[in-house]
Amino acid sequence: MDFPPPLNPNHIFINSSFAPSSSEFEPSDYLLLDDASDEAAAPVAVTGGSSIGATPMMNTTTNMECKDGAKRKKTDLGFRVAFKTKSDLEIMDDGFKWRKYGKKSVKNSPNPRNYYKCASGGCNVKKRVERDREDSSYVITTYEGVHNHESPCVVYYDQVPLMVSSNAWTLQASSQSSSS
DNA sequence: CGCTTTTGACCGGCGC
DNA sequence: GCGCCGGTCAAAAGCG
Repeated sequence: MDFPPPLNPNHIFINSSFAPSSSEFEPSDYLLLDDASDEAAAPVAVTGGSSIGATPMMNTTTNMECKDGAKRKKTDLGFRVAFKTKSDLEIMDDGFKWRKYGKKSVKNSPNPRNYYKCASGGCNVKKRVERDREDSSYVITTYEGVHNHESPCVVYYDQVPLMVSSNAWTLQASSQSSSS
């Protein structure tokens, strides 16, 4: 299920101009995880992309708030980020190799939830992908943990001030990858 | 032949 | 104490 190279808009950030008419898209449509009720505010980014299909990540508003010292009850991965993306495809390759290890339908959503794990050895980052309960056209991707290795594909962004990925990973790496 | 995906079962935690 | 829900693991099948 890995994305073939020929088409890899994945690591290419999508310019604002690339963004759709954003007719129905609301940049302020943030999604909060129950994490917020815990200790850490889950950083959530909502991206819009009508039929970009590939990797509509990072092209709109990104709301990142996270506490470094946040501790979890059960999640020792330490970092959780959720993306709400409008896409018909739920497969969003972020440059890492993911292996699906489970699928489960949750009660809150009529759509099944997919569980992915980073395929790189030693990297125990997990990813959870599910479609929005209300709008099945939206996909909610939740990343959990921090990659302790470089992305298979080094990504270089332009001078864009705030990129979801770069920011997130960098932040994570510097904030709590002290273990490795 | 090796790797990844798929589906079901099992386990643990939480709530009532 | 029981039931429900979510999450993970494991074995088998399919595909490249």
